[in-house]
Amino acid sequence: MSLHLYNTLTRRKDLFEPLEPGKVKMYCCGVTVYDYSHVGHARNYIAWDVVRRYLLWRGYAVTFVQNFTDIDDKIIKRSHTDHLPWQQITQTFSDAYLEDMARLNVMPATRYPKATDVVPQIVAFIQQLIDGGYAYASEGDVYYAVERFPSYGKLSGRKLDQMEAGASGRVDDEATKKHHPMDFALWKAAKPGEPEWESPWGNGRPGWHVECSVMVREELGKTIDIHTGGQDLVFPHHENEIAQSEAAQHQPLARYWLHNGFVNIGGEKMSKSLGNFTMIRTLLDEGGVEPMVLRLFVLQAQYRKPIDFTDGAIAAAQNSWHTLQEGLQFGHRFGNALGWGSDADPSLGDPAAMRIAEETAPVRQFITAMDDDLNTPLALAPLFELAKALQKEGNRLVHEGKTLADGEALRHQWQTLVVLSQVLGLEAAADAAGSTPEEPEGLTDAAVETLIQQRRAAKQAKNFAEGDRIRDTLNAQGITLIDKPGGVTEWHRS
RNA sequence: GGCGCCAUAGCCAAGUGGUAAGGCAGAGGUCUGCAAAACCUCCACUCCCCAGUUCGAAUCUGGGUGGCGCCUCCA
Repeated sequence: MSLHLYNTLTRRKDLFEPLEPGKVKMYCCGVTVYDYSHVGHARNYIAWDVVRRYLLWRGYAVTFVQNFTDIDDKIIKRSHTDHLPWQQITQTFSDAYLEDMARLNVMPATRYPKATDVVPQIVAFIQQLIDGGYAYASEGDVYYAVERFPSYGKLSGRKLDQMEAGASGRVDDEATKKHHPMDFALWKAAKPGEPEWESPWGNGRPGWHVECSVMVREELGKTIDIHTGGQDLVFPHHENEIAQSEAAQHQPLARYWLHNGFVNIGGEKMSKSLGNFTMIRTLLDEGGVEPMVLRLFVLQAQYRKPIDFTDGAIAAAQNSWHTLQEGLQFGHRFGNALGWGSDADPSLGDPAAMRIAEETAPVRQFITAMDDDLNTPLALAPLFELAKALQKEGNRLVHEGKTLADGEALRHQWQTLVVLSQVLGLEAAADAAGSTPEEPEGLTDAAVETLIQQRRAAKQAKNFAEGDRIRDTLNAQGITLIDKPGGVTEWHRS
């Protein structure tokens, strides 16, 4: 089995074969930068980051282009309400987006084109559509004539006449300018106080949809391999992109159309308009949720399925992450003790340099799962099995000072875990639970030893209340006592 | 009204014809004055309901019920 991806266009899982062997061109529909990103966005971009990472790991050279739509009604509106230039709005939220994604360990795109950087190309593209008979100017606007494109609706599985019925009741101030209710704006005439660019049809700005058609062509060419976005972009956004690009170019815009499911709140889609969203930075900063926890939360469902965002789900992901994290830190904590030699082999600390055997069961399970339309919940199973096994051996080393397992076998297990986790973008800081912290604030080691001696004396005198009091005192300082047989008490800082 | 998706343990979630992965939570045991840590073990005769196809169905077909999405800006 090799990689199969669910293609919205064909409504089935298709074998993935790039146009050019070994190379993949991906275009990921980016955000409209008028506000901070929420958890729904996080899921979207994590999903495509995983697709990209998996393709890279499987040996493809991936060019990953993601746009910023930096001109649009909402940006203009926010500029007016905030009394700030629209350029400042888009700059602020583009920067914020990149910050959020970096924290979530989403790889930066190869390039981030902006709509406003390609306005002349957009104008030329629209002219090309007009010349081809696919678009018409109307009172300073330009509209795409959907009836001229016979396969309009092929992506979303709709028919023009059916949609007409649904649209008939709607009031639309553009209606009088359109030939057909489903026609959509390629160019919008500027109103006073709005940003504007020159065009043959008068000053104005690009409509939504057309900027993506143009940026795809400018950055990647006429036909690309993979085009991605949320399920809410299937119609109208991607349908319209197809109509524009394929009318202009007479060849497919993209071979594989991938769409992810929503993040829900109480069963309902998280969205700006419903007001039920949690921003990524709020969750991370005020909610104290580690970025990897959010990532794991997202990956515990297949990307096309809806997921419910609840406190309980985040708490469960938190616990799951700690298990995985301990496994990931195993090599850093115990590698030297197991005689792995950190300097001799650079692959010890650098996942990119690690070479793991692909014939082992965990790796095979992982690949089989990922090949089946990125089945990350299934792919996580072998990771947890590796992590738990390492966690157990780590505990044996801590508590018994030795392990019965073979050092080299552990090393291979650990490297497998690290590499596969990295394919999912799950990474633990090497030093987070590393060497013993040096003399922390609070009690010194000597003070702890003294208290333990006092507790031992109290216990021998059967004064258990005093013994428990000392234990509780230490516990409050983050020190856990472990009573071993023979009256020995070990301790560690948590 | 049109198109489409989903329903598996307390929770999350794999499994698309051969007898229920994994995670979280939970239970019992060893040890222990207690506790914690550690280790060991257990945790869906059943997959929303009804009928059908089949030697065999969570998986296929038909009919219900419940939930959701898109058709308007949206990842």
